[in-house]
Amino acid sequence: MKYWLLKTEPESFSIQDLQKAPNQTTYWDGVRNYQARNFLRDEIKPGDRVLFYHSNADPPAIVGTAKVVKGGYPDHTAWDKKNHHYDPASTKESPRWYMVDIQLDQIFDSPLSLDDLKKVKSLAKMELLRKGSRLSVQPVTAEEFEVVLEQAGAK
DNA sequence: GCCAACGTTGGC
DNA sequence: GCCAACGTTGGC
Repeated sequence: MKYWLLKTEPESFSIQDLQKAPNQTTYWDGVRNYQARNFLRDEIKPGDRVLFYHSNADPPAIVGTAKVVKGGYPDHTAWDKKNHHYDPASTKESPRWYMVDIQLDQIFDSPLSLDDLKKVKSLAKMELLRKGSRLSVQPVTAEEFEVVLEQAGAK
C-alpha cells in the first residue's frame, strides 16, 4: 500500500463535495501535468491511502483522508470539447491523461493548516512543504501519513 | 492582486 | 538542444 497527497482547490472541488457525492466517491480528473500523470497511471492502486489537501484556501490545509478505489484509467474529460481540461492531443486510441477513483475516508474535525504542518519537525521533508512545490499528486511516506493522522487527532 | 517558482512551447 | 517567452500554480 502506498500513500499520496492530492491537491484540490475547494472552490472547484472540496472534501465536502466528495462527502455529498454518490457513494462518497469521485473520479480525480483534470490532472494535466506529466509527473502527476505518471503517478496516476502507473503507481496509484486501489487500497492506497490519500491525504486530501485544499490549496488556494483560507487557510490552505489537509482537511481529511480518502482511499483509492480504482487505479489509473484514461481521463475522459480530456476528450470533451466543452470541458475546461479538454486536450485535443489526447485520443481514445492513445490517451495522454489519466485519473483514479477515490472514496472519502474521514473529514478531520479541524483541518491541519499549512502553518500547523510547518511546525512539525518529522514532516520537514514533505514535498508539500518544499518551497515552490506545485505537484498536485504527491507521494507521501507511511511515516508522514501516520504523523498527519496523529496531528489531526491531537487538535 | 502580487509575484516567485515552475512547466511547457516553439524559434533557432 | 538551448533558452526566452509565456502560462499556471498557489501562498501570501
